[in-house]
Amino acid sequence: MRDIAKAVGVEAPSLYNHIKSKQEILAELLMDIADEFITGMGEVERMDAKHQAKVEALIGLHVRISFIKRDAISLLTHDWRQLKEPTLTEFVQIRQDYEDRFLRIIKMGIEEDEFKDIHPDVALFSLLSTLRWLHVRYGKKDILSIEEMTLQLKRALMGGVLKN
Amino acid sequence: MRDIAKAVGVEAPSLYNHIKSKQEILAELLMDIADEFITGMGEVERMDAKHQAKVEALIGLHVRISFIKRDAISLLTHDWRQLKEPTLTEFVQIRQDYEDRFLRIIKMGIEEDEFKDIHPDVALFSLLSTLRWLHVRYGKKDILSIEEMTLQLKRALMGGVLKN
DNA sequence: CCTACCGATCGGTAGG
DNA sequence: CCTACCGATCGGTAGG
Repeated sequence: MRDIAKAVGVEAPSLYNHIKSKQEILAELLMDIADEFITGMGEVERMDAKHQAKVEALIGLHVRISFIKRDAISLLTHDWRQLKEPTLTEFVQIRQDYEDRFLRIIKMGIEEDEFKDIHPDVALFSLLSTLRWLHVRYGKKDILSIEEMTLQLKRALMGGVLKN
Repeated sequence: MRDIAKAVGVEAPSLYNHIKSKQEILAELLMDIADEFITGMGEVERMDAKHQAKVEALIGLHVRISFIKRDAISLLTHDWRQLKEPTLTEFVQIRQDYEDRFLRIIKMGIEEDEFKDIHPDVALFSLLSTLRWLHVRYGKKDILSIEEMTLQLKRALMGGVLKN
Protein backbone atom coordinates (compact mmCIF):
# COMPACT_ATOMS: atom_id res chain seq x y z
CA MET A 1 0.00 0.00 0.00
CA ARG A 2 2.90 2.34 0.76
CA ASP A 3 4.32 1.69 -2.71
CA ILE A 4 0.99 2.40 -4.36
CA ALA A 5 0.64 5.59 -2.34
CA LYS A 6 4.10 6.73 -3.40
CA ALA A 7 3.33 5.98 -7.05
CA VAL A 8 0.12 7.96 -6.81
CA GLY A 9 1.82 10.78 -4.92
CA VAL A 10 -0.05 10.71 -1.60
CA GLU A 11 0.55 9.34 1.88
CA ALA A 12 -0.51 5.76 2.49
CA PRO A 13 -3.50 6.44 4.74
CA SER A 14 -5.01 8.76 2.12
CA LEU A 15 -5.60 5.78 -0.13
CA TYR A 16 -8.34 4.69 2.20
CA ASN A 17 -10.48 7.62 1.14
CA HIS A 18 -10.77 5.90 -2.22
CA ILE A 19 -10.71 2.22 -1.40
CA LYS A 20 -12.00 0.01 1.37
CA SER A 21 -9.08 -2.37 1.67
CA LYS A 22 -6.13 -3.87 -0.12
CA GLN A 23 -8.24 -6.94 -0.79
CA GLU A 24 -10.76 -4.79 -2.60
CA ILE A 25 -8.17 -3.58 -5.12
CA LEU A 26 -6.99 -7.08 -5.83
CA ALA A 27 -10.53 -8.40 -6.17
CA GLU A 28 -11.53 -5.63 -8.54
CA LEU A 29 -8.51 -6.06 -10.81
CA LEU A 30 -8.97 -9.82 -10.87
CA MET A 31 -12.67 -9.71 -11.63
CA ASP A 32 -12.12 -7.22 -14.44
CA ILE A 33 -9.60 -9.36 -16.21
CA ALA A 34 -11.50 -12.57 -15.55
CA ASP A 35 -14.51 -10.93 -17.21
CA GLU A 36 -12.53 -10.38 -20.38
CA PHE A 37 -11.80 -14.07 -20.63
CA ILE A 38 -15.36 -15.10 -19.89
CA THR A 39 -16.66 -12.66 -22.49
CA GLY A 40 -14.14 -13.94 -25.03
CA MET A 41 -15.15 -17.51 -24.28
CA GLY A 42 -18.79 -16.64 -24.94
CA GLU A 43 -17.93 -15.21 -28.34
CA VAL A 44 -15.91 -18.27 -29.24
CA GLU A 45 -18.71 -20.61 -28.21
CA ARG A 46 -21.11 -18.77 -30.48
CA MET A 47 -18.79 -19.10 -33.48
CA ASP A 48 -20.18 -21.19 -36.28
CA ALA A 49 -16.94 -23.03 -36.92
CA LYS A 50 -15.00 -26.20 -36.38
CA HIS A 51 -13.61 -26.94 -32.95
CA GLN A 52 -10.15 -26.42 -34.29
CA ALA A 53 -11.03 -22.84 -35.19
CA LYS A 54 -12.53 -22.33 -31.72
CA VAL A 55 -9.42 -23.53 -29.91
CA GLU A 56 -7.33 -21.36 -32.21
CA ALA A 57 -9.55 -18.39 -31.40
CA LEU A 58 -8.98 -19.05 -27.69
CA ILE A 59 -5.23 -19.09 -28.30
CA GLY A 60 -5.62 -15.71 -29.97
CA LEU A 61 -7.68 -14.45 -27.04
CA HIS A 62 -4.97 -15.35 -24.55
CA VAL A 63 -2.19 -13.88 -26.67
CA ARG A 64 -4.07 -10.61 -27.11
CA ILE A 65 -4.97 -10.12 -23.47
CA SER A 66 -1.53 -11.25 -22.27
CA PHE A 67 0.09 -8.73 -24.55
CA ILE A 68 -2.15 -5.79 -23.78
CA LYS A 69 -2.60 -6.37 -20.03
CA ARG A 70 0.66 -7.94 -19.01
CA ASP A 71 0.46 -6.88 -15.36
CA ALA A 72 -3.12 -7.86 -14.72
CA ILE A 73 -2.44 -11.28 -16.23
CA SER A 74 0.24 -11.95 -13.72
CA LEU A 75 -2.34 -11.33 -10.99
CA LEU A 76 -4.61 -13.86 -12.65
CA THR A 77 -1.93 -16.52 -12.79
CA HIS A 78 -0.34 -16.04 -9.40
CA ASP A 79 -1.87 -13.54 -7.02
CA TRP A 80 -5.45 -14.79 -6.91
CA ARG A 81 -4.26 -17.10 -4.16
CA GLN A 82 -4.10 -14.06 -1.87
CA LEU A 83 -7.86 -13.49 -2.15
CA LYS A 84 -9.86 -14.06 1.01
CA GLU A 85 -13.31 -15.55 1.37
CA PRO A 86 -15.91 -15.08 0.03
CA THR A 87 -14.19 -13.58 -3.03
CA LEU A 88 -11.80 -16.50 -3.28
CA THR A 89 -14.61 -19.00 -3.75
CA GLU A 90 -16.28 -16.73 -6.26
CA PHE A 91 -13.07 -16.42 -8.24
CA VAL A 92 -12.36 -20.14 -8.19
CA GLN A 93 -15.84 -20.80 -9.55
CA ILE A 94 -15.35 -18.38 -12.45
CA ARG A 95 -12.03 -19.97 -13.22
CA GLN A 96 -13.51 -23.44 -13.06
CA ASP A 97 -16.33 -22.35 -15.35
CA TYR A 98 -13.81 -21.13 -17.91
CA GLU A 99 -11.88 -24.39 -17.76
CA ASP A 100 -15.05 -26.45 -18.08
CA ARG A 101 -16.11 -24.60 -21.19
CA PHE A 102 -12.65 -24.92 -22.71
CA LEU A 103 -12.67 -28.62 -21.90
CA ARG A 104 -16.06 -29.08 -23.54
CA ILE A 105 -14.72 -27.71 -26.82
CA ILE A 106 -11.78 -30.10 -26.67
CA LYS A 107 -14.00 -33.08 -25.88
CA MET A 108 -16.35 -32.28 -28.74
CA GLY A 109 -13.39 -31.94 -31.07
CA ILE A 110 -12.25 -35.41 -30.06
CA GLU A 111 -15.73 -36.91 -30.40
CA GLU A 112 -16.18 -35.48 -33.84
CA ASP A 113 -12.79 -36.80 -34.89
CA GLU A 114 -11.18 -33.41 -35.44
CA PHE A 115 -8.72 -33.95 -32.64
CA LYS A 116 -6.63 -36.97 -31.72
CA ASP A 117 -7.89 -39.34 -29.09
CA ILE A 118 -5.79 -37.84 -26.33
CA HIS A 119 -6.69 -37.46 -22.66
CA PRO A 120 -8.85 -34.29 -22.73
CA ASP A 121 -7.72 -33.08 -19.31
CA VAL A 122 -4.09 -33.42 -20.28
CA ALA A 123 -4.71 -31.54 -23.52
CA LEU A 124 -6.48 -28.74 -21.66
CA PHE A 125 -3.80 -28.64 -19.03
CA SER A 126 -1.08 -28.46 -21.65
CA LEU A 127 -2.78 -25.68 -23.62
CA LEU A 128 -3.69 -23.61 -20.58
CA SER A 129 -0.35 -23.84 -18.87
CA THR A 130 1.36 -22.49 -21.97
CA LEU A 131 -1.23 -19.76 -22.44
CA ARG A 132 -1.09 -18.73 -18.80
CA TRP A 133 2.67 -18.25 -18.86
CA LEU A 134 2.64 -15.97 -21.85
CA HIS A 135 3.09 -12.85 -19.74
CA VAL A 136 6.46 -14.16 -18.63
CA ARG A 137 7.50 -14.67 -22.23
CA TYR A 138 6.56 -11.10 -22.97
CA GLY A 139 8.82 -9.93 -20.17
CA LYS A 140 11.83 -10.96 -22.25
CA LYS A 141 13.70 -9.24 -25.02
CA ASP A 142 12.89 -10.55 -28.46
CA ILE A 143 9.25 -9.67 -28.57
CA LEU A 144 7.08 -11.23 -31.22
CA SER A 145 4.07 -9.28 -32.39
CA ILE A 146 0.61 -10.44 -31.38
CA GLU A 147 0.03 -11.86 -34.85
CA GLU A 148 3.33 -13.71 -35.04
CA MET A 149 2.97 -15.14 -31.55
CA THR A 150 -0.58 -16.28 -32.24
CA LEU A 151 0.50 -17.97 -35.47
CA GLN A 152 3.47 -19.70 -33.87
CA LEU A 153 1.46 -20.91 -30.91
CA LYS A 154 -1.31 -22.27 -33.09
CA ARG A 155 1.25 -24.28 -35.00
CA ALA A 156 3.10 -25.49 -31.91
CA LEU A 157 0.04 -26.30 -29.81
CA MET A 158 -2.35 -27.61 -32.44
CA GLY A 159 0.17 -29.46 -34.57
CA GLY A 160 2.96 -30.31 -32.12
CA VAL A 161 6.65 -30.17 -32.86
CA LEU A 162 7.05 -33.36 -34.85
CA LYS A 163 7.19 -33.36 -38.63
CA ASN A 164 4.40 -35.63 -40.00
CA MET B 1 9.95 -19.90 10.41
CA ARG B 2 7.42 -20.19 13.23
CA ASP B 3 5.46 -22.71 11.16
CA ILE B 4 8.54 -24.77 10.45
CA ALA B 5 9.47 -24.69 14.14
CA LYS B 6 6.01 -25.90 15.13
CA ALA B 7 6.15 -28.69 12.56
CA VAL B 8 9.53 -29.78 13.90
CA GLY B 9 8.39 -29.43 17.50
CA VAL B 10 10.70 -26.72 18.78
CA GLU B 11 10.50 -22.98 19.43
CA ALA B 12 11.33 -20.73 16.49
CA PRO B 13 14.66 -19.40 17.75
CA SER B 14 15.97 -22.94 18.23
CA LEU B 15 15.97 -23.41 14.48
CA TYR B 16 18.93 -21.10 14.29
CA ASN B 17 21.11 -23.68 15.95
CA HIS B 18 20.75 -25.73 12.78
CA ILE B 19 20.53 -23.15 10.05
CA LYS B 20 22.02 -19.77 9.33
CA SER B 21 18.99 -18.04 7.87
CA LYS B 22 15.68 -18.56 6.12
CA GLN B 23 17.41 -17.75 2.84
CA GLU B 24 19.81 -20.61 3.42
CA ILE B 25 16.99 -23.17 3.61
CA LEU B 26 15.43 -21.90 0.41
CA ALA B 27 18.76 -21.82 -1.42
CA GLU B 28 19.64 -25.33 -0.33
CA LEU B 29 16.28 -26.81 -1.39
CA LEU B 30 16.42 -25.00 -4.71
CA MET B 31 19.96 -26.02 -5.55
CA ASP B 32 19.22 -29.66 -4.71
CA ILE B 33 16.27 -29.85 -7.05
CA ALA B 34 17.99 -27.82 -9.77
CA ASP B 35 20.82 -30.34 -9.63
CA GLU B 36 18.46 -33.16 -10.43
CA PHE B 37 17.39 -31.42 -13.60
CA ILE B 38 20.93 -30.58 -14.66
CA THR B 39 22.03 -34.16 -14.04
CA GLY B 40 19.04 -35.45 -16.02
CA MET B 41 19.85 -33.10 -18.87
CA GLY B 42 23.42 -34.40 -18.97
CA GLU B 43 22.17 -37.97 -19.29
CA VAL B 44 19.79 -37.03 -22.07
CA GLU B 45 22.50 -35.21 -23.99
CA ARG B 46 24.68 -38.31 -23.88
CA MET B 47 21.91 -40.50 -25.29
CA ASP B 48 22.68 -41.96 -28.69
CA ALA B 49 19.24 -41.29 -30.10
CA LYS B 50 17.12 -39.04 -32.25
CA HIS B 51 16.22 -35.61 -31.00
CA GLN B 52 12.64 -36.71 -30.68
CA ALA B 53 13.70 -39.37 -28.20
CA LYS B 54 15.73 -36.80 -26.30
CA VAL B 55 12.84 -34.38 -25.93
CA GLU B 56 10.63 -37.26 -24.89
CA ALA B 57 13.19 -38.25 -22.30
CA LEU B 58 13.13 -34.71 -20.95
CA ILE B 59 9.34 -34.88 -20.71
CA GLY B 60 9.78 -38.07 -18.71
CA LEU B 61 12.34 -36.37 -16.49
CA HIS B 62 9.97 -33.54 -15.62
CA VAL B 63 7.04 -35.87 -14.99
CA ARG B 64 9.10 -38.08 -12.70
CA ILE B 65 10.58 -35.28 -10.61
CA SER B 66 7.27 -33.39 -10.46
CA PHE B 67 5.55 -36.50 -9.20
CA ILE B 68 8.12 -37.53 -6.64
CA LYS B 69 9.07 -34.06 -5.34
CA ARG B 70 5.89 -32.07 -5.71
CA ASP B 71 6.72 -29.54 -3.00
CA ALA B 72 10.25 -28.80 -4.06
CA ILE B 73 9.09 -28.29 -7.64
CA SER B 74 6.74 -25.55 -6.59
CA LEU B 75 9.75 -23.77 -5.08
CA LEU B 76 11.51 -24.09 -8.39
CA THR B 77 8.64 -22.62 -10.35
CA HIS B 78 7.60 -19.84 -8.01
CA ASP B 79 9.67 -19.20 -4.93
CA TRP B 80 13.11 -18.79 -6.48
CA ARG B 81 12.15 -15.14 -6.94
CA GLN B 82 12.59 -14.72 -3.17
CA LEU B 83 16.30 -15.55 -3.39
CA LYS B 84 18.68 -12.74 -2.62
CA GLU B 85 22.02 -11.99 -4.22
CA PRO B 86 24.41 -13.57 -4.86
CA THR B 87 22.40 -16.80 -4.83
CA LEU B 88 19.77 -15.33 -7.11
CA THR B 89 22.25 -14.71 -9.91
CA GLU B 90 23.73 -18.16 -9.44
CA PHE B 91 20.30 -19.73 -9.68
CA VAL B 92 19.29 -17.74 -12.75
CA GLN B 93 22.45 -18.87 -14.49
CA ILE B 94 21.76 -22.53 -13.78
CA ARG B 95 18.22 -22.10 -15.03
CA GLN B 96 19.43 -20.33 -18.16
CA ASP B 97 21.94 -23.08 -18.78
CA TYR B 98 19.18 -25.67 -18.61
CA GLU B 99 17.02 -23.73 -21.05
CA ASP B 100 19.93 -23.23 -23.44
CA ARG B 101 20.66 -26.92 -23.55
CA PHE B 102 16.99 -27.77 -24.04
CA LEU B 103 16.81 -25.20 -26.82
CA ARG B 104 19.86 -26.65 -28.55
CA ILE B 105 18.18 -30.06 -28.80
CA ILE B 106 15.10 -28.45 -30.32
CA LYS B 107 17.14 -26.46 -32.82
CA MET B 108 19.09 -29.50 -33.89
CA GLY B 109 15.84 -31.42 -34.29
CA ILE B 110 14.59 -28.71 -36.62
CA GLU B 111 17.82 -28.55 -38.59
CA GLU B 112 17.88 -32.26 -39.11
CA ASP B 113 14.29 -32.22 -40.27
CA GLU B 114 12.89 -34.25 -37.39
CA PHE B 115 10.84 -31.34 -36.11
CA LYS B 116 8.66 -28.85 -37.94
CA ASP B 117 10.09 -25.49 -38.86
CA ILE B 118 8.56 -23.69 -35.88
CA HIS B 119 10.05 -20.83 -33.87
CA PRO B 120 12.44 -22.70 -31.54
CA ASP B 121 11.95 -20.28 -28.64
CA VAL B 122 8.20 -20.64 -28.86
CA ALA B 123 8.49 -24.40 -28.95
CA LEU B 124 10.75 -24.38 -25.90
CA PHE B 125 8.50 -21.95 -24.10
CA SER B 126 5.45 -24.06 -24.82
CA LEU B 127 7.06 -27.29 -23.68
CA LEU B 128 8.60 -25.84 -20.55
CA SER B 129 5.55 -23.97 -19.37
CA THR B 130 3.51 -27.16 -19.51
CA LEU B 131 6.23 -29.17 -17.81
CA ARG B 132 6.73 -26.57 -15.10
CA TRP B 133 3.05 -26.53 -14.14
CA LEU B 134 2.84 -30.26 -13.66
CA HIS B 135 2.98 -30.01 -9.88
CA VAL B 136 -0.30 -28.11 -9.95
CA ARG B 137 -1.92 -30.84 -12.02
CA TYR B 138 -0.79 -33.36 -9.44
CA GLY B 139 -2.49 -31.39 -6.72
CA LYS B 140 -5.85 -32.38 -8.19
CA LYS B 141 -7.93 -35.49 -7.78
CA ASP B 142 -7.78 -37.84 -10.75
CA ILE B 143 -4.14 -38.67 -10.59
CA LEU B 144 -2.55 -40.33 -13.58
CA SER B 145 0.42 -42.58 -12.93
CA ILE B 146 3.88 -41.41 -13.94
CA GLU B 147 3.79 -43.72 -16.96
CA GLU B 148 0.35 -42.65 -18.15
CA MET B 149 1.13 -38.97 -17.71
CA THR B 150 4.42 -39.29 -19.56
CA LEU B 151 2.72 -41.10 -22.42
CA GLN B 152 -0.12 -38.59 -22.68
CA LEU B 153 2.20 -35.61 -22.55
CA LYS B 154 4.49 -37.05 -25.20
CA ARG B 155 1.50 -37.42 -27.48
CA ALA B 156 0.05 -34.00 -26.72
CA LEU B 157 3.31 -32.05 -26.84
CA MET B 158 5.13 -33.86 -29.63
CA GLY B 159 2.19 -34.51 -31.89
CA GLY B 160 -0.26 -31.76 -30.97
CA VAL B 161 -4.01 -32.13 -30.65
CA LEU B 162 -4.99 -32.16 -34.31
CA LYS B 163 -5.69 -35.37 -36.16
CA ASN B 164 -3.28 -35.34 -39.15
C1' DC C 1 17.17 -26.18 23.40
C1' DC C 2 14.52 -22.16 25.86
C1' DT C 3 12.71 -17.28 27.38
C1' DA C 4 12.67 -12.66 26.42
C1' DC C 5 12.66 -9.40 23.21
C1' DC C 6 14.09 -6.28 19.20
C1' DG C 7 13.50 -3.68 15.00
C1' DA C 8 11.40 -3.51 10.62
C1' DT C 9 7.29 -3.96 7.94
C1' DC C 10 2.56 -3.64 6.96
C1' DG C 11 -2.56 -2.94 6.62
C1' DG C 12 -5.30 0.07 8.61
C1' DT C 13 -7.76 3.67 12.13
C1' DA C 14 -8.43 8.15 14.68
C1' DG C 15 -8.94 12.62 14.38
C1' DG C 16 -8.55 16.72 12.21
C1' DC D 1 -5.73 14.95 2.09
C1' DC D 2 -2.40 14.79 6.35
C1' DT D 3 0.02 13.43 11.02
C1' DA D 4 0.31 10.26 14.52
C1' DC D 5 0.09 5.87 15.72
C1' DC D 6 -1.64 0.95 16.63
C1' DG D 7 -1.46 -4.02 16.71
C1' DA D 8 -0.04 -8.04 14.36
C1' DT D 9 3.58 -10.47 12.04
C1' DC D 10 8.14 -11.87 11.10
C1' DG D 11 13.20 -12.94 10.77
C1' DG D 12 16.43 -13.01 13.92
C1' DT D 13 19.68 -12.03 18.40
C1' DA D 14 21.13 -12.17 23.42
C1' DG D 15 21.98 -14.72 27.01
C1' DG D 16 21.65 -18.62 29.54
